[in-house]
Amino acid sequence: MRTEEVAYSMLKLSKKADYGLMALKYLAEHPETTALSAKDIADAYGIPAQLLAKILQQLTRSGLLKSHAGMNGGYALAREARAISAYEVIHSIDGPFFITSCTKGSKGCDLTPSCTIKEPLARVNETIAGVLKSISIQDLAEQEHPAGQAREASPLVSLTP
Amino acid sequence: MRTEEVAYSMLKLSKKADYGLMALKYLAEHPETTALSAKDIADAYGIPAQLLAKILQQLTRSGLLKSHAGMNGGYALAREARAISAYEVIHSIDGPFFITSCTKGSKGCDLTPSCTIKEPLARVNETIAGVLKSISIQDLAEQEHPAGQAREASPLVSLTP
DNA sequence: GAAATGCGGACAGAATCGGTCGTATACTGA
DNA sequence: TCAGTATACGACCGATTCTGTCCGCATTTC
Repeated sequence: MRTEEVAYSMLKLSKKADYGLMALKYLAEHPETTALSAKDIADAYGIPAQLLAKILQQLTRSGLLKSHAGMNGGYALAREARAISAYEVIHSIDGPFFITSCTKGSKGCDLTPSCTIKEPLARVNETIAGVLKSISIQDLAEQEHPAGQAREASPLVSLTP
Repeated sequence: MRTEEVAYSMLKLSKKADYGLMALKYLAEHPETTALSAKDIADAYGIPAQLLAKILQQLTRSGLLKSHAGMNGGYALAREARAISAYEVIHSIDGPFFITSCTKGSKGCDLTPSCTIKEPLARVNETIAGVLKSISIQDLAEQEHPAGQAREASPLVSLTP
């Protein structure tokens, strides 16, 4: 019963990517433990355990996590948190993203015969990817100040190729 | 009958936003005409005319276009192409976008109680918005080189708030 | 008045997303 | 050895969203 329909929002991360980032961050915040199960992490955030499990499995396939079955098993970061970028996580879960429907990646432009828009917008893509690559899981874990400013924590891109 | 299902891709513009950008670009490329109908533009690109019409109506409501009914009516840019940014177009069609499911915009975090991820990622948002604001319709219309480089055409962001 | 055009709501089909279930597999520890 | 815990993975379903169409109405020109 919304009067205004607030906003669908474009360029939005999927919930799965959100969950994945949250889970990685959680792992980064608990380096003392050898492994945390999917259920542990899911309970910590109140997100569906089975869904998170699938996400963590995907991240394991991508080499961002190491998994270990059996009792006291679970997941652990495959590398140190500083060496895992938000880009890798998102890319692993949501696949390669490009801001236009068709980029010149695989097969040129299937539909829309004149993709004139896309070439200039491809640079936007590079920018977004650059920013996401510059943010590490460690950055996410550090910025824990509830309402703080925490500027200058994440090294941002310098867009001069 | 795809064997691989290439990639859903996240952070993707909707087709409507694509169409809108293409239409604005087309209008920018034909400044001599007083107005172009939705059907004219749709035919030029081979996109559904009625769908494009609704998109152009939305852009008109947002003040990016001027419309004129009746014979020889149609749409024209409300401002010069240099003064209309890709951001405005996308924002008008797809609504405000934010990279995370819940930003601290309207009501904080409905679901996921601990939105720890989001604050650092909000800066990514600003970056994306900045890039899109720095690209004008004029930029899109100029970069017509079929396979050219055209570097340095679009002024990119300097991320130092 | 007729034709062309924009305006806007309703609606349908398709695709995608979020989430669940069931089963198989692997490891641990008693 | 065996039971319990945990990952691995495919199938499936409901809800939402996106794309696109249809219809009637308003506005302008000829």
